[in-house]
Amino acid sequence: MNFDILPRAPTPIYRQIVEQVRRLIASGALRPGDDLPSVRAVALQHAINPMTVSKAYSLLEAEGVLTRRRGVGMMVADTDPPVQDKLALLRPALLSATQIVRQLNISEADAHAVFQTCLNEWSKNEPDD
Amino acid sequence: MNFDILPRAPTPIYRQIVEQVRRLIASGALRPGDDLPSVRAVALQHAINPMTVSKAYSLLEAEGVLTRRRGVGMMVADTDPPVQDKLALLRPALLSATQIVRQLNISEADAHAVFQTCLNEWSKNEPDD
Amino acid sequence: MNFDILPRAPTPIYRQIVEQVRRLIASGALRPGDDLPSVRAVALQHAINPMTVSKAYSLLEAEGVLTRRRGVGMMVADTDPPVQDKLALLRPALLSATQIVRQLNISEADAHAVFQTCLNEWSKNEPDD
Amino acid sequence: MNFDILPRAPTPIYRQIVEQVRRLIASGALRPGDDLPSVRAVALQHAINPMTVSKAYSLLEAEGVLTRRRGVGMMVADTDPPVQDKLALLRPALLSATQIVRQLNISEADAHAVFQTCLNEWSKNEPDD
DNA sequence: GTGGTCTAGACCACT
DNA sequence: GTGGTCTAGACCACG
Repeated sequence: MNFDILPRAPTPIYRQIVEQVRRLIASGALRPGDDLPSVRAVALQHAINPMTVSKAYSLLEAEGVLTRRRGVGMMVADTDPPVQDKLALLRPALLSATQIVRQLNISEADAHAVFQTCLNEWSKNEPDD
Repeated sequence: MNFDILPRAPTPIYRQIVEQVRRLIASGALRPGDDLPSVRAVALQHAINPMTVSKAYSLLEAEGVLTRRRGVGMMVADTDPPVQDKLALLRPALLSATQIVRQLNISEADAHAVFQTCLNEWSKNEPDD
Repeated sequence: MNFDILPRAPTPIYRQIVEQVRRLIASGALRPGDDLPSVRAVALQHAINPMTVSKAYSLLEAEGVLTRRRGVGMMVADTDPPVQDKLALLRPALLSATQIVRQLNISEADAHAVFQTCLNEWSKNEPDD
Repeated sequence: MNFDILPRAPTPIYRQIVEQVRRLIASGALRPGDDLPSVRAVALQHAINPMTVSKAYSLLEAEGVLTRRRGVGMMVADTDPPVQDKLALLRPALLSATQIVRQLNISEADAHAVFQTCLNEWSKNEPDD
């Protein structure tokens, strides 16, 4: 279980973790009851501060996504969360892209073409991460 | 000339302005020599701090995109613009969407479908704003 | 606007702040749109770390109780939160007291008597804080 | 002899056990010489770590409340118990409830009414557990 | 001025 | 071993 952490990205580290955990759960890679890597482990692996990881986990716990088991660690909550739709998690990003398409007056065909280019590039760069 | 300002969005207000001006120029909606709305007008209309608008304009001026005419206001610089490729301005947004597609393990077909949904919605909501 | 902070209490400082803000809102002492004291002000006044206050405010923001206005400060959200019932906020504390009453096999009359004693003492100690 | 263990409650498990033993003795449900359930039995029944139960028993032994009989188990100490006043054990819970009453500006009548509601509910839910 | 983020390190509590 | 809390201090971003 690896997180993709980009320390220099504009979005804060703790938020990168929060979002990735949400996606890992939505994609089925993490299932209710699964353990999460320990705060210290994640911190060591990515050379970041444990508090940063802890902050991410705490937020997810407050959200009901994770459950804290004292002295043991964090696990994916096995409760009744709305089983986030994968596609719903994708929409916000594409909506903001849509705003740009409209403001630039780009044709829908061109927009889809650029999107496909991005999709192709990604599979090149990260064949099986 | 209206800006779309969402004060509660994650991207800061001044940056929303900067990016929209760039897009308006790239799309041809703003052409060299055109006037921009005054700092005061924008600030009033969107109930934001004039300094925020001013900061955005100053950044664009430093970039050479806008020209300040003392006592008159800002206008689009008439140096031939960097000929920003419209599609290039769209790529970053679609790249970040691509990351999400990959992490959620969504098929490319589904991704394009969601994108199309967003494009359709936008034209419904904002036919001519 | 003063918080009652007891740094040596078993409940963490940030949580004391969270709960007091909730109660101040429920009691009507804080109303939608009201400003909260700045992180730095609270930190200075009680000689605690700004991050501790910030953590409390952030949690309340995530909960939708507070709204962050960038560069300005925090205010009480003016949204539609369920307008927490004052009595509902009191119940958990009295429920845990009830557990003790039952386990000690104390009569209801005695329980109410002890409760009244506590209520009387409090008004002595803090006549008008 | 059952303990009420709520692993997800804010008060740690070992402390829940310590306090319940104290109350059972104060209420007369446990009398000097009585056996306590074995560490293993409690741990199994509530699916908690045996070390947690052991820690609770050890604390009570150090306090002189329990006596360890090697190879047999723990029993209630027969030194005359500190004659803990039952009502004194109840006060802390009601004092913290009082703080909330005052901060929410709830009338004493309402406070007693809510308390009575809790007392009624408890007798409904757990008539003889 | 406002809050946000991160670090380094200490100490505590729980299992 | 686990996570939680707090501190002190630095730096950033926003208005």
